[in-house]
Amino acid sequence: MPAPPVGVQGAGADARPVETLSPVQVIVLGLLRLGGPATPYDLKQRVAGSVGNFWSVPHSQLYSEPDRLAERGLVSVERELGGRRRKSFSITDAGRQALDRWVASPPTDLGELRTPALLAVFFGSDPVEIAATQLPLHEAKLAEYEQLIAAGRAADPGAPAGPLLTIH
Amino acid sequence: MPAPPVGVQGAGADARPVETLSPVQVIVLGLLRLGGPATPYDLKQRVAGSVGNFWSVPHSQLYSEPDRLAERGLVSVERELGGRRRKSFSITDAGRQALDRWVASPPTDLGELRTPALLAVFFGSDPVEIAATQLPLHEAKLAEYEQLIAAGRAADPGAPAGPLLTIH
DNA sequence: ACCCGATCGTCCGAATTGGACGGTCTCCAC
DNA sequence: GTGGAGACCGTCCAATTCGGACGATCGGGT
Repeated sequence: MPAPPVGVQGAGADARPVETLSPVQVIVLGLLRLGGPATPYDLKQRVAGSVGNFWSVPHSQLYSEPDRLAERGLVSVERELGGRRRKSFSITDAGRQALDRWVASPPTDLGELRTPALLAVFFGSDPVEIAATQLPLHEAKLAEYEQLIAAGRAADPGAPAGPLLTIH
Repeated sequence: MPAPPVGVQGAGADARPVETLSPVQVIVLGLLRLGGPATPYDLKQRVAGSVGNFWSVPHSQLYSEPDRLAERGLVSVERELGGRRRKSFSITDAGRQALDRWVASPPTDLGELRTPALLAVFFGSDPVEIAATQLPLHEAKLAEYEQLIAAGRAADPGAPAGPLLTIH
């Protein structure tokens, strides 16, 4: 396809009314909905205990993104007056809708598998050896997962199944 | 700004003289070794046809990294005089050694699986539906892979198996 | 010779990263 | 109680990384 340099922006029918969500924003909204109001620090822990397993988020992002979402009205803020002056974020109805919309039609690309181990194999490491060193790590993860599943089941049989499904 | 704010906890005997390689650098070195000398543009194509499937590299990096590697003596440069004045890079013995060293003891962490689809399932999408839309994409990839395998086998039965192995 | 689309190289603004740093809080020894 | 010590928690910033705009060059068709 002879794609021209394409300098100019959309002369299209309309600008971009649809608020697209970045993956990190989806995570923030989703975690707020699943676990209720939270401070950035709380979010950090929630991420570590859930999506962090396959999608890490630098903690500084968990301090800046919620503010950005607040400007869009997708979350609301409440700030402590004294002490640490921390902010607590809650998802708004608008936020829930935006999240639902994203979930209803997520990006259709198939992501990446950024595993150093794969790189190593690709460039000549002994696959068996790599597998051997990777194995304990995966086993550790697996143990974690099983704990999560147990905990999840005990907690609430009627809860959304998504989080557990992603474990496989 | 007084002293270097370096964290330092290795009070250990030695600093870090070992040249560590970033993943991108590994890719550049590896591709140079596999396919011989190349210009950044060549590298771009090689990436697209191989590791790019699970580890994308923005093309601007393929223009800057080789230069950095050249400063370290891991690759050598030769520049066209006329015309596009393009640079052709070749891996040096030092580069080969550095690569071998990295391959011998790659980072031991287990990477990430940054798939938007997983996120969607996690936060409530219908897994079946997601699977349905993902399927054709994976099938397309699969077809590509099979072609690669066929091509690879035809080309050179004695060639390094790594690249094909990563396909699974 | 000139043009046109495809190929190729460089640059730069914007977004991400990860960590340093400093301010709070909790809890234990006294 | 009270004074730390060490764990929490929030903010800031330098350094990459990212991706795309933009120009320059090529090849081949007329």
